[in-house]
Amino acid sequence: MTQPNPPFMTGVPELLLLRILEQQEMYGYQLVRSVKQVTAEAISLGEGVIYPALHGLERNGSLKSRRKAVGGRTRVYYSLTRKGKKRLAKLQDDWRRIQNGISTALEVPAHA
Amino acid sequence: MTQPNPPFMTGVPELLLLRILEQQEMYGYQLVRSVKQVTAEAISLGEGVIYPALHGLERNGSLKSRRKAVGGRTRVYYSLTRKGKKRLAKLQDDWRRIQNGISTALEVPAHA
DNA sequence: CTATATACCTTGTACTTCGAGGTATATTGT
DNA sequence: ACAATATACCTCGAAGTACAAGGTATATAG
Repeated sequence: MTQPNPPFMTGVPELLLLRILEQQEMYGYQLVRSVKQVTAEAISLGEGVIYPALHGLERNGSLKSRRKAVGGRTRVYYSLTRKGKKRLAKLQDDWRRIQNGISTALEVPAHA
Repeated sequence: MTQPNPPFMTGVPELLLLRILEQQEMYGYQLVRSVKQVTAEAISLGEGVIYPALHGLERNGSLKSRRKAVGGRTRVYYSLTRKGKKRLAKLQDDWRRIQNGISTALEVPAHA
């Protein structure tokens, strides 16, 4: 077991999912691989993170889903709603603000 | 009340506090202002965040404190231990990894 | 002499990520 | 034919975490 509440991960699943689904419709199992890929292996989210996140996002109206049978198996494809686009924009702003703040704090050793 | 568990903030107080105290000893009330300053106003942490964080960091051996009377008032100054320096290094690594992953994910519109 | 700034602190709330475990069908290897 | 793996969905409990609000007390400023 990794430690719970790992640093800097709060909000990251939500941001990544919305960002990926903004570009194209995808299903859960596929998103597990896609997250790894688009972050250049830097971030990996398990199914225990992806599925609940997807459900929450759909519940609050950021995503909509449709079921699709593919070779005897059922996939649930998710895509962004208008609300999801707004949510993504806000999360990106939050991210950039915090990212800037921390960058500023980490540069300038000042004691050199 | 702001929403609980705000996005991207998990681990940020710990990182910021360790980073600032790495450069110089400070007391809690002073750190509230310092955090704002070193992040160029991008991030602001209240006393309800700072004090518990300081206590936790001291409890786990990352910080040491000494009390100092200043004009009839008592201040508790905190500074980094060897363990705190290691913890800071690890947090910085985590931060950079995630920051890189998200940057990669956010660039390339690809659908342009 | 009252209001504000300094300086410390605690409590409760409302989240969150994560691993582990569970079901079922299709595909691949032998 | 049969076993193992990959695909595809899901739930639950654990262990935190940041935050606002509220509380105490002393010094300084209006």
